[in-house]
Amino acid sequence: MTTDSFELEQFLPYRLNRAAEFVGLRFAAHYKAKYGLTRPEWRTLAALGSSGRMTSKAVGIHSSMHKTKVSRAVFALEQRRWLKRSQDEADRRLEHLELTAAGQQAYRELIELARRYQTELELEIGESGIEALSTGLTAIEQVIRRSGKGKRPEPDDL
Amino acid sequence: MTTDSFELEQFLPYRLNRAAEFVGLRFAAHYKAKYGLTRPEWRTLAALGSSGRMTSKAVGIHSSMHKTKVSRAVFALEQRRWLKRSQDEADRRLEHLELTAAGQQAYRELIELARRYQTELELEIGESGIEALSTGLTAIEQVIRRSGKGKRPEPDDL
DNA sequence: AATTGATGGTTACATTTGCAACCATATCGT
DNA sequence: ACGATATGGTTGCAAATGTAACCATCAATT
Repeated sequence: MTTDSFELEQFLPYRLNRAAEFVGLRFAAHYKAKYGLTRPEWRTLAALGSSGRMTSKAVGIHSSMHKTKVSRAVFALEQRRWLKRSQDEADRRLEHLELTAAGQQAYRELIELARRYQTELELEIGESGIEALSTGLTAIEQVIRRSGKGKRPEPDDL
Repeated sequence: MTTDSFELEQFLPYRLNRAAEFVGLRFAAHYKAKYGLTRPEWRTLAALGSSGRMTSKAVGIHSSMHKTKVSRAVFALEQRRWLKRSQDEADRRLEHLELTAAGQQAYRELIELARRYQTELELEIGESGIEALSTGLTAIEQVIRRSGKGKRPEPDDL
C-alpha cells in the first residue's frame, strides 16, 4: 500500500522553507526599512565587509549566489558608492571589489543589526532549539559540500 | 567594541535559507521534470490531496501561501483538470476545491516521490542530523505560531 | 433596507528572479 | 602562432512573485 497519509507539515523541504522564510523575511524587513537594501545586496556587502577585497565570482561562492544576482547587486552597491571596482592588471577579465569608507560604515551598522537580530532569535527559539538547529544545519551543509564536489560539468551555478 | 567579526556562514537566516534552497530545489527538480509543476501547484495539490475538499483560503493557511499564489496555482491545476471548483450554496463568495480522479492519481504519485526523497535525505543527512533539525524546526514553528497570534490587524497575508 | 465594513478571491502592475545567449579576454592543444 | 575551448562578467527576455487595488458577496449597524 502506498496511499498512506502524507502531511505537508512534516515534510522536511516544506518545513525548512517555511522556517527560512519566516526568519529571513523578518530580518530583511529590518535592513530593507532602514537602508532599502535587497537581500543580494546585503549578502554582497557582508561578504565584502568580512573578507575584504575580492572578485564577483568569489562573492558568489562565498554567499551562494548566482553570478547574475551578484552582478546586479554589485552594480547597485556601486551606484550607492558603497563599493568600487578595480581591474586586475594581470587578467583583464576580472575585477576586484572593495568597500568604500561609506560601504564599510554601512557594513558595520548592518552587522550590528544582524547581531541584534540573531540574539533576539536565540531568545525566542531558546538555547536548546538553536543548538539543535545548528547541528541539523551543519549536517545539511556537509551534504551540500559533498554534492558540490565531483558533479556538475558546468560549475556555473550556485 | 562593535567591529567584531561577522561571518555570513554562521548567521542563522543565511544558513537556513541556504539549506532550504538546497533541499527544496533538489526536490522541485523531481516534480518539475516529471510533471512540470511549480511549487505553489505542488503545495496546493498536497494540501488538497491530504485534506480533501477545502477552500482556497484554507489551502493558503494549510500550506502558508499568499492568496494570490494559491489563486494562480488553483487556476493552473484547474486547467490541467486536476481539480474542480464548486460554489458554496450558502455563501457565494467562496468555492470549494476538490481533486479530480486524475488529480488524486497525480497526488498519489507525487507523495510517493516525496516519500522517496525524504528517505533519501534522511540517508544523506543521517538520523541524528534529521532529529536535531526536526527539533530545531519545531522550535521555530512555535515562534511562528506565537507571532501569528494577537498581531496583524490585517490577517490578510501568509 | 440602506450604509458601512469585512471577507473570499481575482487581476493589474511593478519588481525580482533564472536562464541562456553574449562579450571580452585568457588558456590550451597543436 | 592559431583555432578551439574555458572563464569572469553582463545583458535580454521570459517566468515567478509581491503589492495593492479591485469585484462580488456577506454581516452588522442603524
